[in-house]
Amino acid sequence: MTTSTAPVGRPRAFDLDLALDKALEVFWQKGYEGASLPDLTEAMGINKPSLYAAFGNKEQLFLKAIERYESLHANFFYDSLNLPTAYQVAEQILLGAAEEHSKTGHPRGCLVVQGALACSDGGQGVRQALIDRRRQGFEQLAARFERAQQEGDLSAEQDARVLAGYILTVIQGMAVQSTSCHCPTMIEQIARQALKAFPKHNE
Amino acid sequence: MTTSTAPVGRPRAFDLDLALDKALEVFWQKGYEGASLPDLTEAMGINKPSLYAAFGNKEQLFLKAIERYESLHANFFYDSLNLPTAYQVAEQILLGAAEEHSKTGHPRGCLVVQGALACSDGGQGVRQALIDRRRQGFEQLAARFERAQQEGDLSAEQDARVLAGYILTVIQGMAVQSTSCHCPTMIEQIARQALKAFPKHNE
DNA sequence: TTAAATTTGTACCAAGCGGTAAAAATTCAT
DNA sequence: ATGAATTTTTACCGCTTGGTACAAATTTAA
Repeated sequence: MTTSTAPVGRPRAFDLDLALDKALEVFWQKGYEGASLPDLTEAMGINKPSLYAAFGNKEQLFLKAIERYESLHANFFYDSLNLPTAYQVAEQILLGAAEEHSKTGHPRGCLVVQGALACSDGGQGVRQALIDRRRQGFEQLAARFERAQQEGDLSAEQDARVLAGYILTVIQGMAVQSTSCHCPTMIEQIARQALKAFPKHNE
Repeated sequence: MTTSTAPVGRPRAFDLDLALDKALEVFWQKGYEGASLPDLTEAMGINKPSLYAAFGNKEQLFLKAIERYESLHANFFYDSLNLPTAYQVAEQILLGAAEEHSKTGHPRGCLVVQGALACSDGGQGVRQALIDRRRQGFEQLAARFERAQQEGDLSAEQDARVLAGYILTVIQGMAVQSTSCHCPTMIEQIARQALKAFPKHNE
């Protein structure tokens, strides 16, 4: 009979998720290459060997930070895919992004955009990982709009992939804006303006 | 009588503008912090003391690269401001950006966006410089749309600053997209989609 | 021909980078 | 108590970073 018992050895003196949250914040603010190991360990309250034992290395830590970022701050996107109509999906993504960027208590902008947009040769791995994430979001949204066309709530005259690309372009542009624009109402107005280009039900 | 004569001393063995173009290309591809001094000197075909004598330091070189970038690759934006109507301005900016991103022979994306979007403490100077550039573009476009309202070709019901923010958000999003999306027709279709949200003449 | 001025190439600097070896500390199982 | 297992701490590694000192080379002016 296997019973879950406390593991042998000296117990870890810090909380894994809390440390990951702190690392996420540093990466979010400074990007993958801009965040140094001392930056990370200081924010996480641990020292380098603990970081490497717990997370592998800097790149793996970053990848785990991305996962945590998406589960904490990009759920408005994935949740929206379950809404009944394409227009509602687009609306929730645009307004959800605006709302997310208006929140305080965390760095500005979007980790998936600014984490490694342009970087040295050593950062191409994480840069590609972020590209893949953005691409994945695009494909999911495009598939959702294609489904809307099959279901009849989005006209077959529309190009589902262009609409998906348009929505993603806008929220990525909002991410760039929000790194410097400290006016949340402006961001929301921009989102509403962008929504005007999206076809209404059966349009 | 002052005659322009060749300066005394050993003459510079490279062309300033050509070297700056090469530096621009490296910064464009790798960003400010991702571009190392060896990256730059190798591309420029000079060695470090020559670079420092000619351009000051890495940061000043980057700032000069930005100026050159704007004069070479962002003229579609500034030229558009002279078009007769707000709608034409918006159209040329969106389609001009799409066309710019479809060009080959230079790195992808936009230097003013990806040059220093998130970086270490040492890069905050150039990060702020890029923020100022983007802000400047926004203010010019907003002023142009306000002028259009005074001239009567854009309805006073519209919010000129929101429209300007919307256009800039879209082209900055296109810049993010184009770092990874290699489909120029898609980018143009997205630009045309975005244009649908812009009010037509007197609307 | 010589002196002043400027650029070039080489060689170097201190500081920071990501990453790790090794021993001390702390826990559980026997 | 003792030993095995794990984490922590400290100290260090080789490499790269942005930047520079210095002397050799090349030019014009006197």
